[in-house]
Amino acid sequence: MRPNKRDELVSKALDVFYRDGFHATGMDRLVVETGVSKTSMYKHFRTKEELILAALRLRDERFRNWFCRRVEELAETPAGRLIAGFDALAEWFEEGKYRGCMFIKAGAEFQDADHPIHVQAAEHKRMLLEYLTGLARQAGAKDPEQLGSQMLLLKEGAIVTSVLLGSGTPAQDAKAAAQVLLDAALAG
Amino acid sequence: MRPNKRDELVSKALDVFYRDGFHATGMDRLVVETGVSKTSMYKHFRTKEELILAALRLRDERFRNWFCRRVEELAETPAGRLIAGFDALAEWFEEGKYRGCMFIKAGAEFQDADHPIHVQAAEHKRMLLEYLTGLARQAGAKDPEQLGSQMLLLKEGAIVTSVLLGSGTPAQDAKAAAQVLLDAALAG
DNA sequence: ATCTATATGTACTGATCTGTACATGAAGGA
DNA sequence: TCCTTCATGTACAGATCAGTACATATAGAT
Repeated sequence: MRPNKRDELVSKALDVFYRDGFHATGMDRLVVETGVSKTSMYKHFRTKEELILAALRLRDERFRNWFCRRVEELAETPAGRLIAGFDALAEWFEEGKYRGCMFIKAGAEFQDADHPIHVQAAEHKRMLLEYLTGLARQAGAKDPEQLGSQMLLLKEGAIVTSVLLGSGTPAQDAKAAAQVLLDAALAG
Repeated sequence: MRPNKRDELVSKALDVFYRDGFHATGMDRLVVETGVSKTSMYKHFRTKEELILAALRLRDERFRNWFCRRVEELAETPAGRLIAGFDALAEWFEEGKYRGCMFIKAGAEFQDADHPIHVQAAEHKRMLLEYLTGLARQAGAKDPEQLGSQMLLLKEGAIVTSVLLGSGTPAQDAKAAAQVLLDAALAG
């Protein structure tokens, strides 16, 4: 029961859940793919739900770290960073392993708003919203809550659209829209 | 094997799939809820996939009919109708049975882009995009493809956000954003 | 070397999954 | 009345689901 063994399991499970979905991925499958025995798996995680929650925590950590860092690399000013978020999105969409947003999918598979998995997926979005709203405030937007929310709408919309309409340029269209909204929010 | 019996089955299956998800809903459950025998169910639909596809077809028909009609009731001009789409969304979100977009969920549960269910979900979005792009063109937008795509982004984003962050005012924020984008697209 | 505690592998439980075999029912025609 | 035809209900097959019992292996301590 080495502590880093657990991390390995979570990381591998994350990959499989992201690729194939939650309900569609059985514990037997994860046991085979991780090479660990079923007993050990259930020593680390008492239930499948616990494993899913751990995978979502890791995903949240990785994604927000990557996104925020990339945004801060791409632009200096808060306003520039709001826009740069969509360049980061475009990079994400181009990754070979890209399969949409894990939290949207988690919310879709566990629809009950009280379900721990749904709650945790919502928490991820709430934190992203806070980040964007913070940038909007720093940028001096008239109504930072509204602008932050709108940036999030464009981001989520671009993700969904990129998944279902692979073609097109959702990240670019979202970026153009974001620029118009930002200009309007700063002009007033 | 009366033809309208089949429609009944599809309609009921649609409700259950929408409420509980695709993988999480077994055929046994549908057989119980529809009151039909398993043999009859499999006479009408050779596989569960075929039933899901039929349910999605019905959903597409119902949703697009409702959405387009509502938009045309709410406003007269193409520009007004682009905006009214977000009032229609807000009404939808308020429905007690609202559980997000069935096609986003279908795409999330059947991720392979070649999967028939994924393909059909994509088709729904493509048709909505065409509708919005058509309105943008009629409204005289500079770049109707881009404006239509942006309206779709806002719509999808509002749906996802309404599901995961029940609070907030995603439809209203999306409407405000749409107005700004529309004004910009007509001004040039 | 022996004892103890923990990690592991196998085999299993009972439930549920999609889909089918088969026997029964009812309706219509001669 | 008898025969054919089609819809139905039940019971089941074979696979897979989440989770567990239990026996063995391996490690460290004395």
